[in-house]
Amino acid sequence: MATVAREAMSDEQFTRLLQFFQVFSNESRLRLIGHLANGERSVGELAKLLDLKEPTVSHHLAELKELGLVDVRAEGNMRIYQLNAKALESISKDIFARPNLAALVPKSELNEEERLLRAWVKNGRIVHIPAQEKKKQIVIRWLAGQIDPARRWTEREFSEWLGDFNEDYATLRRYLVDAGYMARENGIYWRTPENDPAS
Amino acid sequence: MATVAREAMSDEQFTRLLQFFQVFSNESRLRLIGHLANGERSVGELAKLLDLKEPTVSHHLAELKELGLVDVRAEGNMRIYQLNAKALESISKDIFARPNLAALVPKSELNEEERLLRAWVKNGRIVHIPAQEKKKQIVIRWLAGQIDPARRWTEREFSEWLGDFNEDYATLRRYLVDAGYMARENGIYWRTPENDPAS
DNA sequence: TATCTAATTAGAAGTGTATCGAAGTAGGTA
DNA sequence: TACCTACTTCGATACACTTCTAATTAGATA
Repeated sequence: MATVAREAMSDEQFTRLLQFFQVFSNESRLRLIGHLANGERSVGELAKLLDLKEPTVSHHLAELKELGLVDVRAEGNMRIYQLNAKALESISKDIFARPNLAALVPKSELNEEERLLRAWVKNGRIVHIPAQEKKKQIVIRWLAGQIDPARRWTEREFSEWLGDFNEDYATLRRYLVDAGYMARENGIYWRTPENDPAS
Repeated sequence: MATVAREAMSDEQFTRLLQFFQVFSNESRLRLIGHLANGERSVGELAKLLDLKEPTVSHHLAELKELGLVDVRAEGNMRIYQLNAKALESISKDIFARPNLAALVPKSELNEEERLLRAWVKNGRIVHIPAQEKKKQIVIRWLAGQIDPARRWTEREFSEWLGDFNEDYATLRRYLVDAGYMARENGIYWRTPENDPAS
C-alpha cells in the first residue's frame, strides 16, 4: 500500500466498485453466494438452506442478477440459479489483484498537492526527486507518511527500505532527517511522532 | 471459481469478512479510504475533502479504527489518521487472493451432498472418481455445474479443460455425455441447457 | 485562569433496506 | 378447463445506518 495515485478511478468505476461491495455486505447475500458456490440451486432450495422466505431470496437473487453475478435457467417451473464464474473471477482479479486504494479518489477530488505528487511518484516509487525546495518538501512529506511510526530501524534496514522508493536512498534519508521527520540515536532510526515541521 | 469447498469458513472468519465488506460498502467511507491512501490526513481536512461535517467523518474513522484499518496519532490537538498498510495488505491478500466463495458456507450449513462431495473434490480437482453409481452421479452433477452453458468446445478443448479436474478426462467426458449433461454434434460439445436428468 | 481550536460523544431526524404476507404469473398436470 | 407448484412482484413494516446539531472533552495560547 505504499503507493500513490496512479490513475484516478472514473466515477463509473467507482460506482461499480461500490455496488460490488454493497452486494457482498449483506449477511444473507453473502451466505447465498456461498451456497451457490457449491453448485446450482433453485429458489426454494436456497430459501430452505438460508431459512428465509422465497420472496426474500428471490429479491436477493434479482440484485445479484442485476450485477451479472448469477445466471438463471428454467427447469420446469423452477428457476435454477448458478454463480457466474467468469464475472466473479474478473471482479476479484481486476479489482483486488492491485488494490490501489489511492485510485479510489475521483479525479476531481485530488487536491493540488496530490496532483503534483503524481508527477514524481509513480507506482509507489519516486521516479524523480525534484530540485525545487517546495516541491521536494511535498515528496518528502509524502514519503514520511509511508513510514510506520512504530518501527525502529538500523541504518542498513532503513536504507534498504528507502531503496524501494529510489536508488538514491542516501539522499532520501538525509532529507528525511533534515526535515525532522526521522530521528536517530545510537544508530537506530525512527519516525518522529509529533511536531511535524511540514504542517 | 471452478472449485468446491475446501475448508468451510469459521463463523468468526465469516463475520470478519462481512464486517470488511460492510465497511467498504458505504460511499463516504470508500472515498475516505481513497483519500487516506494518498497520505495521512486530519479529521478536519477529510471533512473538507468529503464535504461532510466533522462528527460524521469522526464516526466513520472510528469504524475503520475498530477494524484496525487506520491508525491515529495526535499532533497538537489534531488527530492525524493514516491507513494501516499492513492490515489492508493482509486483507486483500488473504481474502481475495484465493476467493474461495464456497468456503463462505458455515460448516453447519453444508448439506449431505456437499459434505460427501468434499471427500472426492479437493482444491477444485477431482481426486478420485467414486465407483459407486450414486456417488459417481454426485460428482458428475457437480462437474456439470462448473461448465459454462454458453460455451462451445471442440473435443480437444473440452478434454483439455476436463484434464484440470482429473487426468482421466476421457472417463469424465463419457460420464457427462452419458448422463445427458453434455451434447455433441459435428465434433462440437456444449452443456445441455435444460432437462437436467439428475434432478 | 479564560479562551480558542479540533475532535469526540450524545441524541435526534431522515433515509434506506431486509424481510415478510398477499396477490399475481406461468408451467405442469389432471 | 381447473388446480397445483414454484417463483416473482407489490406493498407494508421494522430495523439499521448515515448524517446532522448541540454539548462535551482536551490541547494550545494568552
